Amino acid sequence: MANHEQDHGFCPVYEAINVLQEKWTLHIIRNLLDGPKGFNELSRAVGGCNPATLAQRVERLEQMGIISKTIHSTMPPRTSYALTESGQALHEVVGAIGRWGKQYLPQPVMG
Amino acid sequence: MANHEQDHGFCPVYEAINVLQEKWTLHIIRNLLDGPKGFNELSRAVGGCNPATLAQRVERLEQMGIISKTIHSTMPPRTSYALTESGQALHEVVGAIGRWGKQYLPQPVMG
DNA sequence: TCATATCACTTTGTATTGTAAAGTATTTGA
DNA sequence: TCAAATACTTTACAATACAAAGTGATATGA
Repeated sequence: MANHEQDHGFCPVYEAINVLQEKWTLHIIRNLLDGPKGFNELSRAVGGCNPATLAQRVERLEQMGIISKTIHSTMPPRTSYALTESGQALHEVVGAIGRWGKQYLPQPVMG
Repeated sequence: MANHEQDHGFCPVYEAINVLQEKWTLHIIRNLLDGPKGFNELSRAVGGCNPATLAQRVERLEQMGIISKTIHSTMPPRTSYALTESGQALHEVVGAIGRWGKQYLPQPVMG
């Protein structure tokens, strides 16, 4: 069985790519690396993701144990989204992406 | 200007995430890390991506200088897709994703 | 007091994207 | 001669993401 498990077996690399390739997911994680955020705060930080999509993403990421949602029982109640240990570990991935981007993406010329 | 350039400026991390989050892109790159492949060969390796989408992806990645397409003028003509230096450098990203997947994605229980 | 703004989303209808299935044109091997 | 493989393209449809507006609670400033 060579070549990255072409069969029906479980391949963690394949699965991980499937999780991270969903639109906005990496943006969300990247912004949460700076610290926990509320829904609108996260929305502004991510920039350009509409609330319906964002709500679906954070729900999926919560189910996967990558982020945790906390509703603070203050008045008014506030939500906050934070990375779990699994989510924090994605710092390595975001870091690698950042290094690649800085080296290989064309930097626009400044006026 | 704190917080990851919320403005209209160029952020290489943001741009890099946008490139890599397109569906199948990371799967394509990952499979080409094993060596150059033809269209159908790549299609089988990636698994599940339909030819229309695959054609569009490899075209975009070629435009971005991440992969290179060579048409061998043999009879019949054969195409081969290979990673450029920029594409090879994504080995770091794929590696980081793989390590994360192995550590944090649930391994299915074997029968 | 009352309009305005913020919070965290949800709803609706549309646009974009990805899909399966089939087709094109060529060539090789049985 | 006929099936299979090469590299895709075309078509029609389904899934996804979109903008825009709405919800209901609370808080803030004039």
